[in-house]
Amino acid sequence: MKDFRHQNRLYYSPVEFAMNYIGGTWKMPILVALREGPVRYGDLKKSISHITDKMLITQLRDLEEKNMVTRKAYAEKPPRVDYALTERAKQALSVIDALHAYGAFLMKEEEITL
Amino acid sequence: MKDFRHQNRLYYSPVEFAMNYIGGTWKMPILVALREGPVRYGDLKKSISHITDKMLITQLRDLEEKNMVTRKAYAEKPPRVDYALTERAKQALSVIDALHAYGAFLMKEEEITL
DNA sequence: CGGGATCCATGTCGATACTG
DNA sequence: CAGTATCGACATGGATCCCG
Repeated sequence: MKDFRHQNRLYYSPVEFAMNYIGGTWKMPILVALREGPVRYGDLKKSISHITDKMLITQLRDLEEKNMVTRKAYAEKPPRVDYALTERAKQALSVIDALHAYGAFLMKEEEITL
Repeated sequence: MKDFRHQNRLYYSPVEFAMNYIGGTWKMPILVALREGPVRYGDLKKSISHITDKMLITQLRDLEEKNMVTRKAYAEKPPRVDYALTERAKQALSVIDALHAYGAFLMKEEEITL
């Protein structure tokens, strides 16, 4: 596999490229939380345990820039903002599910109980 | 999903747990390089572009400790050591393939040509 | 949501033991 | 010396966190 660059960053493989879109501690939890449809900021925060506002905002901005989520602001009396997955992000869900299943498999092997 | 800990580290999800076994810059490239069977250290180094000895050894040790690879040393004149995948690591290959495919899909969307 | 601290993954450079 | 496999000290940059 030849190297390539995108937006001035060097990648060694498609896997590394993919991880730029869904990797890191928070991107996958966010994408999963949006799986069933648009969710407002506050609910997103509640549904992802341990995430700080800083991280949630930072990652949402990053995902937006990468066209993985869309942000919609409604002109209502109490302002409302929600986030939704784009098509390309929806296609990541099966990959995330596979990772989740593999993680569960490893946990079983390591005899981790919840 | 409840949190859990393993060897004194805290995890928030099975995905995060899985990434501990196959994540980082080098683990997947290493696992893929071992896909067809045992490979010796030197060949591994040659087949993974840009990897340094330091990173290769560090990751191999880590993968060994996690029971993802086995190390076999032969008592020969020029020392020979080879590494092979364990069963649990072989089961990661399909996940890695899925990530690879998703990365390729994103690259196509971003119009990246090699 | 910013500033600043910090942690951790990664990288650089150099050195090791062994043997033909 | 050349080839193989490996390791340690240290630097650095990015990711993440705490605080206000």
